[in-house]
Amino acid sequence: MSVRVRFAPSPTGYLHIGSARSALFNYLYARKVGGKFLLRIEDTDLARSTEESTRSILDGMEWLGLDHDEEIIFQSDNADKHRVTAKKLLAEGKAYRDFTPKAAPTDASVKDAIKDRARANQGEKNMRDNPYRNLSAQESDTRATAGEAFAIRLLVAENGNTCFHDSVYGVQERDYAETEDLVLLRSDGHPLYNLAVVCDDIEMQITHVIRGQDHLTNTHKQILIYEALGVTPPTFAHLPLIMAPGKGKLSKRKHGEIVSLTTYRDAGFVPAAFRNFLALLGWSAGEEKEIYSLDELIEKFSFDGIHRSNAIFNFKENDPRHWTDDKALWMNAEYIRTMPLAELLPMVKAELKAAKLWREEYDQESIALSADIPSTALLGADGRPETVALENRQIGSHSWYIHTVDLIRSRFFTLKDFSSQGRAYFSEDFDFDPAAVAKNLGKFPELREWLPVLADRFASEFSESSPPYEGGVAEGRGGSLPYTEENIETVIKAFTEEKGSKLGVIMNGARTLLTGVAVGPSMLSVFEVIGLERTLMRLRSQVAWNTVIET
RNA sequence: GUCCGGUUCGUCUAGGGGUUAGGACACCGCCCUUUCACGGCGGCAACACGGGUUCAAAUCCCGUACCGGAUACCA
Repeated sequence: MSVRVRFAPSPTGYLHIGSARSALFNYLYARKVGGKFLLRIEDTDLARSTEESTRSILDGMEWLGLDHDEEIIFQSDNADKHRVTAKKLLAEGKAYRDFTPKAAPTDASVKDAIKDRARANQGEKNMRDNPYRNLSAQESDTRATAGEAFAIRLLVAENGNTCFHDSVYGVQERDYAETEDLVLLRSDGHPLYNLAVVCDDIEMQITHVIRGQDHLTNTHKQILIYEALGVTPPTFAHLPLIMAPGKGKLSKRKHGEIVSLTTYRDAGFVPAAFRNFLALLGWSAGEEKEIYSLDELIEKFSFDGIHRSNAIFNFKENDPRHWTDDKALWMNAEYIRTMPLAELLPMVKAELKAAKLWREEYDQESIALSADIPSTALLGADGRPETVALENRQIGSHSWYIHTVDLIRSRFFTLKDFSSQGRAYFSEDFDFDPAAVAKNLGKFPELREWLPVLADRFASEFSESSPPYEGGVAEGRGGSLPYTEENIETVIKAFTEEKGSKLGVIMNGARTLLTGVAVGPSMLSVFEVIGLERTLMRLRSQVAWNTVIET
């Protein structure tokens, strides 16, 4: 029988990164063995389920590139079948009616109530002491016919145990005495989770159930249902949990957006990078290697590589530099600076569009490049993402945009950086980072006089500049030197010497005026990419200087 | 309480009787750019504790501690 796995989230909020990882592992396993990866929305909790969150889950999976097979199953559509199954078990004497009035819901901290009750029982509770357990079929029928409300509970045997081999946790045994006669059907006719899951998994012909370790005890209950139904249970593989720093639960309530997959999409993560990061949380191929393409993950995936211990998703609240797991951030930066340009370009385009920095002429250039680079060439021979060598791609002088993206990506952590840190490359309307201004301009007041002079020097030395931007003033082409890195270096060095200053001071001052920020690629490339005319304007501009805080 | 898991650098992890306990991130330093970064090199830093078994234990066994999960007419 071919493998069929499923991801079965309940649509009661956005896609949690823990769920996303479960989905990923299901996906990887299915793709590895050539099986089917199915999706089932467990929307039986009508009160909490929303269409919006179903949408969000679907979006999240699409973003991660986890395409599912076959039609999406909505569990609520199967409620009738679940009821039929419960009644069948009742008729067969494998379940019984419980006429105990439904307990008043303790809305205040349900978990604590359960805990308290369990503690009160001191572990001595007899799971078989339900008074209706041994009611005669006749009396049970009579009371039911009379209209008395009842729940249907599974009749769990007195002696014995449930046992299964978990692909991750090994042999799991549980004495029947530890398992109550679980409710299959609520007194209002609503099928409960364990019954619904088993029925659906049977109907969907699921062969492997891969889910969070928090379901380990549910598995024993579900096996009892499988046995009552006379169906062989699927193989189970439980995954370790993803915890918050301090080993606490990683919850929406306590940690907010950090646990939502969409946060990473919106924060400028490259899907492949986040997927890569997620795969390495609780799983390892046993190699000294961090970067894995999707194909490699599929190829290397195995249950043996999954841990039994929980992993901590490490982040520091209130620390912008470490707002999420450092490794995730690093991995994203790694992808941004090393992935094939042809794959990065569309993401940068989307980002620039969103920031209203996009220009149509950039597109012509992207297309020319994409055609030249097979998008399947994800990884180089050494297993690392391949960097595209622009020189070899016959990028003409018109490819300013692509050249610029390739240049500035080496210092970026997220796609957002292209429109924030990198804004000055694409627009005249950019801000100056106060820290950069203070460090590189504020400390060197002489630059206020010098940099415009440097601009004059440039104007008289250089001859040509043709970047695609608007608002440039066609002036000062008195010189004959082409505006290239080599020539810029010569001119600046001479200027620095003349002033008896240090190159670093001039360079960093210019960097701040030209880009608004303190970090970036080699300054010589920055001059070139910004172009002569914009360089002149920005070196002469007083805007940044006016933001220097006088001390 | 009971049941079930777990415990290797701060974090993700490799290793599963003999290793200088390896890698990655983070952090720190040096080098490279008469510049910030990127990059290169290096540093700091771990086998929870106690008993056993053994010539030899991070590794196997037992116990303790701590952490997590589960214990619903929730999913």
